[in-house]
Amino acid sequence: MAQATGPSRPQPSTLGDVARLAGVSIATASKALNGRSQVRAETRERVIEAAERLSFRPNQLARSLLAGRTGTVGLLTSDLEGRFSIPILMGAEDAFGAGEVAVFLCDARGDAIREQHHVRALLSRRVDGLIVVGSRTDPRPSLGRDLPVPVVYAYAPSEDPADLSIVPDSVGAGRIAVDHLLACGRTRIAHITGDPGYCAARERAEGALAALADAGLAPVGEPRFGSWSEGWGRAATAMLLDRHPEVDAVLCGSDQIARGVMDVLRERGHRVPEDVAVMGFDNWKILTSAARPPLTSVDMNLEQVGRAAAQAVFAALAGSPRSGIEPQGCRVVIRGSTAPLS
Amino acid sequence: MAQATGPSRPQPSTLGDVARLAGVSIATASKALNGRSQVRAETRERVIEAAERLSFRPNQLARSLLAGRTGTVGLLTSDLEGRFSIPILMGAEDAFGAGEVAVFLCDARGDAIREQHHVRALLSRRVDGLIVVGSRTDPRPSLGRDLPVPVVYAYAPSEDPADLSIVPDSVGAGRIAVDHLLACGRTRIAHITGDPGYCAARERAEGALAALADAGLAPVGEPRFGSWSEGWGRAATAMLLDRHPEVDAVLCGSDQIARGVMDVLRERGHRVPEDVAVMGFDNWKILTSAARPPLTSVDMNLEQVGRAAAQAVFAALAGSPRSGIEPQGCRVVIRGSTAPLS
DNA sequence: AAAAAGACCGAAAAGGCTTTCTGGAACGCT
DNA sequence: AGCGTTCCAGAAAGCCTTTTCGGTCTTTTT
Repeated sequence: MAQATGPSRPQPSTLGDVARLAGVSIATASKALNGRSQVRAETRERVIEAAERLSFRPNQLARSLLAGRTGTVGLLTSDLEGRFSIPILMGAEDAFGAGEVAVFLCDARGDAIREQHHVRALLSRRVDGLIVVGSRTDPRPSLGRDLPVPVVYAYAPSEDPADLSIVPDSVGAGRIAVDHLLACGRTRIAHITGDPGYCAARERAEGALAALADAGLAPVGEPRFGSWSEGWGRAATAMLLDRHPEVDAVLCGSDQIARGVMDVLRERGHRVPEDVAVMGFDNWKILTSAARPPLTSVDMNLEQVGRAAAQAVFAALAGSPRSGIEPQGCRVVIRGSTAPLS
Repeated sequence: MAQATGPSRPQPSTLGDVARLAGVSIATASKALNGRSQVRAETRERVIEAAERLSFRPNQLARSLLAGRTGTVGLLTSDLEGRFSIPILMGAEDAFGAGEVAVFLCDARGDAIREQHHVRALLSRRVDGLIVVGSRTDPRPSLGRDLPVPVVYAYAPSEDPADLSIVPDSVGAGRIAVDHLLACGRTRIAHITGDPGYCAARERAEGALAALADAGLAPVGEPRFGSWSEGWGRAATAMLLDRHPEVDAVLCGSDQIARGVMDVLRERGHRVPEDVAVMGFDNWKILTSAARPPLTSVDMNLEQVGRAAAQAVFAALAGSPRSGIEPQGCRVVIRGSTAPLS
């Protein structure tokens, strides 16, 4: 019953149709359209015109079946709504999109079973490669070593060092954040950050402390771990100001935390950035640009991560697989919340 | 040169391999694995075991080529980073994912040329259908009527009424927002909203005014159009309070605006929700849950839009195409920023 | 003028699978 | 014993394209 008589869609024409209309064989039509040389110019002309008349588009399925390569890649993400998957996805789309590669998007919803299911489905569709995007920077289980296609892990590295993982350089991010604050002349720097269960929180703190140590400084108080929320930013700032009113900069583990921090600073009469400079991480524009003043933040260059992952898939396909963890540099985006001490 | 000698990937086994191992013909193997009836139970057993030993996965390309249907759908979005595409994308992935459908994701970056390019690429991959996701609710040009597959427009409707568009009911959203404020006993309601160039702003305002009129009320001042930013929310609120200090509720055109509104209300000593109730639109959790107090907001049910779009593609595929604009209901998510007047 | 060399086109195979059709064997019946 | 059934398995066609190889036909060379 399914086959109701809809507006009978014009079904795509085949190479055979083109050949018939041009009065040549299928083989010749193929050669003409693909720029092969064994075709007379006049014949080629005729075939091309016929193809246009029929608006012929070669069936990629048939092509792929023959070639053994499909020009498709599977993108396996774990949280679409997360703000990390999306830029990576964009970067990958970007790197692929220019060429002739299409991306299959699958969301495993953080479920290993569903992930396996998707991997199988993608493999049976004969994707040429796989990119696995995590939702946090903590290591995740490998898909295994014996897959028939190259796999690249993005954002969340694989636990297996034999796999290739492209991740943001969180330690470096912490360093350059502190370096920027130091360059602004700040020396009494506190660090308020998120959930210590997150690798990102620990590594950023590690980088920040290292940069401080390199400058012969110690942080104002210990780094304060909590949660990734504005509420925590407010609470931690209240405590911080009570105990260390001399602070002249707060490095926040995320932009959300930074907004909470700035709210309390303002309420308590501290000027940003004149009295206290504030920085965040992630450079989430909806938060940074709406803050008062706009928030300086460390951008994780996630699109770059996505692009690099896509390029790594290409490289592996071309016979140069890599392995290990490849951190990508981050960058400070300077806005109004940090400025030199005057 | 590309073919460097990598770790020679195990190449997938074919039905022929399975048949040989099981000692039957390819045809029999196919029938055995697909549950066709003309196979002796014992033979089927043997084939299945062989398939498992070889971890055989049927090549979907070959299958699709034969069947004329690929079980793939193209998802054409215009702004991946926008917060509207993503939930829709999730809804669609959701509706499809359960079954045997895979989604090709393409981002046209708002460029018509690139969009055409993607459409062609998707068609040559023989997708079974297309979902076009816009980045705002304003009508967009149609892809045309003579495509070989069904097309469904999501969020942004097509300009051509012969197409099928699934959109959030913005007018209805305005109505239910005001209804909720009325239910809270508010009667002096102002509306501060975004860019009047956006359909969403105009329609939400229209719905809000209609609901007020139904209750025999008029808004406090005219709706104030501006931009979708916290800054505008702050500025508009300052003007509003100067001119109409009696206001007891502010309906904001977006959650961002609402946050700006709430900031100024608090700074001026108005309590939310006791003195003034505040509502937003979009239910963007990062903003609503971090607000003080958490912000009541109208959720556009975008995942529902995505699901409905996916189902519409199925329906069209099954021979029941629809057309016109199908608005999907929205819903109020009540949080701390609205409460009954006491 | 005959032979060699191109130039151009088409037949056919391949890629992996599904499906229809044919045919052989085993069975029950008159 | 002969006939018609039923049950299973295999051969082959088909999906659409690319590519190899062989074959015509025209042109050049000796």
